[in-house]
Order: sequence, then C-alpha cells, then structure tokens
Amino acid sequence: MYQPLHQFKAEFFKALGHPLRLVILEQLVTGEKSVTDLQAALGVDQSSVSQQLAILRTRNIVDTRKDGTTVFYRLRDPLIAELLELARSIFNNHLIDTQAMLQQLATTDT
Amino acid sequence: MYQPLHQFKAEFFKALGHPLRLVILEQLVTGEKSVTDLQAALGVDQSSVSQQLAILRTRNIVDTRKDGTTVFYRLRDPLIAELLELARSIFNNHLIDTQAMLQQLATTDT
DNA sequence: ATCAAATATATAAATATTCATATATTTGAG
DNA sequence: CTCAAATATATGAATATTTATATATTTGAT
Repeated sequence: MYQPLHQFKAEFFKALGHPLRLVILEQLVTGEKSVTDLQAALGVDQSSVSQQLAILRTRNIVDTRKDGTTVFYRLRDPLIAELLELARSIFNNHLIDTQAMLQQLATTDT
Repeated sequence: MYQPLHQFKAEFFKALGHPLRLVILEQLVTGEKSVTDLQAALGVDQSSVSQQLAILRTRNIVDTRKDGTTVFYRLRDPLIAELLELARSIFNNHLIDTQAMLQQLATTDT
C-alpha cells in the first residue's frame, strides 16, 4: 500500500508515540536499566513495562543484555537520545503555545 | 493518566507515525507546497491529503498560508527537517537489518 | 448571483492500539 | 528437583486510528 521504507519509518515514530514508552526511553538515555529499575523509577507495574519494552524491542529501538535472571535494556543507538533531545528543542521553540500547555510546563519539568 | 507533557510529546511522535504524513513532510522539507501540489506529487486523492494535513496542523507540525483559494503548507519549524534527517541516519545506522529490509532498500530510494 | 476550483470536514466500517489481568517462561539458589 | 525472583507473553474489552466515500465551505471569476 505504501513504500515499505515509509511504512518502516512510520513504525519507528509510532513506537515513540506513547507516553510510557517515551518515559522509558528518557530513562535509558542515562544508561542501561533493568526492567525492575524501570518499574521502580516509573511506578508502573511489571507487565506494563515489559509490554512497552517489547514494542521498543520489536522496532529495534532498544537492545537487551541478559545477566542471570535480570534483563538490561539500553538504547540501540545513541542517536536516539539526540532525536529525543531535538524533539525537546522543537517543543520548546514552537509547539507548545496554548495557555493550558504553558501552564503545565510551568509546574512540570521537561 | 500520564504527565501532560509526555502525553503531548507522544502526540507529536504519533503524528509522524504514518507513511503518508511522512511523505508529506518530506515534500515540505524542500519548501512550502499547496494541497494540489502535494496531491499531484504523491498521487493520492485530495481528501486523503487534506485529512492528513489536518492532523499535522492539529499537532502544530505544519503551518498554513492562504493565497486566494489555495492553501500553502510549510513546516512549522526547520528543526522538524533536522529531526527527519536524524531519523534517516538512525535507520541507516542500525535499524534496518533484516534481509527483507535491505532488499527493499536496494530497490527504493531514501 | 452563479459557477467552478481548491480545500476541508463528516461519517462509518475496518483495523489497530491500549491496558488491565492472568498466566508462562527462564534462571539461579538451596 | 523445587522454589522464588525476574521477565515475558496471552487474552480480550475498551478505545483510537485509518481509509474510503460523500458532502461542505470558501473564494475568485464571470
């Protein structure tokens, strides 16, 4: 239906298009983390974290390393951190301009 | 349910997560285009283009300029072009590693 | 005022995603 | 071999997105 490459790129962005997955990736920007680490840091249950990690794995956005019974996740490519940082710049520049959004930003960290 | 900022960022990436919307954005990287321009360049019907443009507008990813009866669309922020370019680098680096994908790339342009 | 061109919106069926809950799997310790 | 810890997967109902088709709206020309 569409060119496979565009389909593929779309899948990549779709994988980033989820709040919990974004938070997970932000955690991974600072280095590899186990599922338990993420679960604790984000305050969500194990199953939800694993579910979203599975999606990031499928899309080749994260990589895993297994040590005993714990699995460590990391960004597959440091450029993904850059991408997230660039996205942050875009938000800061232009995209957030409704009053409601500004208000949210005033009380929330980036 | 989630922090509004993360929700907002997710919406941004979700908006990029669609093949036709990506192709539209790639067109806009080279400068502003009317709906008719896009329609012709992409070979899709008017309604589909407008529908997808509406989504990009809603998410503040594109901006419009009206001249008579034609509407010109452009990227809202040049950083969006950078983001797409960075995404391309990521694909070229790592993300495309299945045999099927390499095969597709060999016969398709980026 | 009417018409045609350009663009936008409405609708709804098909499809995909989300999210909570339950259950499996894998691994090392004892 | 059994158990518990850590992680993954299955399931399905609720919700959201996609996509095709039809219809509106807006604008400038005549």
